[in-house]
Amino acid sequence: MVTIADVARHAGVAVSTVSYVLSGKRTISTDTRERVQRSVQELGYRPNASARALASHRSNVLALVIPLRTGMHVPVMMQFAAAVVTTARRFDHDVLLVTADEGPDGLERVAQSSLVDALIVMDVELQDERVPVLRELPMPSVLIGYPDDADGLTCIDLDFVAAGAQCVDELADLGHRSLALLGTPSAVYERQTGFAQRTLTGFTEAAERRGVLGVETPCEHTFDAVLQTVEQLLEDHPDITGLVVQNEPIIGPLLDVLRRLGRRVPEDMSLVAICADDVAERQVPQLTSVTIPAEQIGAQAVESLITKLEGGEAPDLTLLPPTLTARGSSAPPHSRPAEPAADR
Amino acid sequence: MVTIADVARHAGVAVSTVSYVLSGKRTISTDTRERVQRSVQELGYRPNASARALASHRSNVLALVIPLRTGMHVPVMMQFAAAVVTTARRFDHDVLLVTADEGPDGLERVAQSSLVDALIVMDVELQDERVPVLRELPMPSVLIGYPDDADGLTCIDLDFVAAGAQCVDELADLGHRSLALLGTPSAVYERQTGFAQRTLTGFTEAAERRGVLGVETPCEHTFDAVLQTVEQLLEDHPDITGLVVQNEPIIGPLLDVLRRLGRRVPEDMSLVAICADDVAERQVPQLTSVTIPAEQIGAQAVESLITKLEGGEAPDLTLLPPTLTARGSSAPPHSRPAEPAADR
DNA sequence: TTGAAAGCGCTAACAG
DNA sequence: CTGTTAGCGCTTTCAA
Repeated sequence: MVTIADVARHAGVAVSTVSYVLSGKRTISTDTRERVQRSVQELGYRPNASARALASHRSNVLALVIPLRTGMHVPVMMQFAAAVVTTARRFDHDVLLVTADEGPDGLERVAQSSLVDALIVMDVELQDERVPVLRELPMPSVLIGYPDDADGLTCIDLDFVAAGAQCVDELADLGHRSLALLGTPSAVYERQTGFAQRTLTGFTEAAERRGVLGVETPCEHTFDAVLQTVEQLLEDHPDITGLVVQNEPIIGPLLDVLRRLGRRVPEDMSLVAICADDVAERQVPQLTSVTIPAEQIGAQAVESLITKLEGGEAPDLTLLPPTLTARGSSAPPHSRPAEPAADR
Repeated sequence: MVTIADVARHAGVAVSTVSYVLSGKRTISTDTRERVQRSVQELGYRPNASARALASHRSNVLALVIPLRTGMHVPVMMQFAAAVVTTARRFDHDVLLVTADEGPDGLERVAQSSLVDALIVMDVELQDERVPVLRELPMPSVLIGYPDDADGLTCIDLDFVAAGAQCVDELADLGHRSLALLGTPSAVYERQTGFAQRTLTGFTEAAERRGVLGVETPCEHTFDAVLQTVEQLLEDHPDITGLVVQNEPIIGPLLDVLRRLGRRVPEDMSLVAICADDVAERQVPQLTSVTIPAEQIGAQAVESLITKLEGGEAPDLTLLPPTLTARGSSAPPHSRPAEPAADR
């Protein structure tokens, strides 16, 4: 293994000089700098990460705490992770994968052993037991999602209240008077997951504001559950013509169920989803949707963290405004097919 | 920050004694051991990871190299990752997430800086440019998948040749004489990805062995592509009654397309998929499938790596035998509906 | 503009 | 069974 001493000897300079050439923390004459750089090249020198971390009190590693087991929106998680890793690399950092299964102890473990310099925590609940731990930790953190009490924390999230409202407005603007929110499985609400609760809030408030009916039901991930939920819904409220869906895995089954029940989309039933764009575009018909800007959130989380690591300030709460893209699944109620082969 | 010296002082012993109590690498009298453990507790001591790594030449971190961008089978990837992290934790290791985007340089970076002790590389191509790098790296690695030349490497994978053959056998046993393999997007074949190539080989050989027609076509992920591919297929080979699918994202659309074309599953068309069990079970009808044992592969990869880190030997190539589970999507050709409400 | 050297916190000989 | 101590490879003062 090539050490910094080897490089120093090869270049005929002091160890500290090599260090400073590499870090750029003090000015070096062009001559020596080039000599050192040549030696680094020739010897194939790579600084030892542990030694560097021990001396500098910086590991250049970020922890990403992610729910790997719970069958949460897997593709969205993956998009987050990809954005986090890519952005971290841009700032010369690596990412340590920590499962949410480890709970609060996991955070303490990686933080207090100085394995990482900072943490990104995903899938935050309204009353999250990790939040008090994060507050006490001697390093910065960013939450994706935000708890009821976000004091002293940096949180980033899509504005799900506004997203829920925007879906209602879109459908109400089209003339729909009776809407339903097909939500996440009930376990997610019981866990008091922020995004689910807040979407519901936005949906309900907007329905009231617009003077339209807004009913709400959770929905499990199996086909049978979707079938039963929708049948029950239409039996209880036969006049429903607009559906807001916040439950990625059931989107396929839902379209199937509507077809079986003889409800054409969008002629008989309009659909607005809250999901990743590529999921919306893959359906037939393509879905009008509010996108979940996973890339943007992930990148922003890393950027805030790096800012904090450098002693800067990051905003307490960043709520990204939702964007609705109208596609083929929403139309005025009881509309006629536009063309003969109407469902494509 | 509490250091090992603080603990030693508090317990009235030498630092080495504390170190040995923690590592268990030499026998300590019950008395001092308990005294040290009490001090560790009281002071809330956590060993510093960098210092430990620097002194012991072991970071206790594994690199997981994963394709985060390419729209590959995302849920399967996630299952792998979960199994890897969980198993690594059982052996007191952490996992560093490295994107395949970084290429061979990424491997060298994390390995030669001693950031990690070992590597797990997913999604290996037949001619993978990372393979020669892995061979030269001064640390163990395990590949998930295997290249053409796997000499001197440790590889773990599902036996996709056998999987392809097993699908053919299942359908041939049911009496089907004309089969098609609906494969991955053509880009995956062009990249010479091992699993796709080998499934094709197994499919083709088995079809020949059984004396049945076995045609093969790649398929992109959009609905239109599925529709067009299937229409073309049935036009070219109207007598096809059995489909083998190795392309998770198109499973939903495919069922949709068959319905539109008036082909009932399994009465008019039998389906056998190669995919995760939960995906197969979520469809209507549930799919007969060969499962991808992601958990098992991920756990096995970590175990092999730990064995090698401890100086042991791991088998060069572990090919897990495929398991086919018969569900509702396969039946003898031109079968009659079993019940009135037959498609559930 | 550069060099010398004192740590960073821990492990693992070596010594008893 | 336990203690002493020399590193591990780097960063960063302090001094020139």
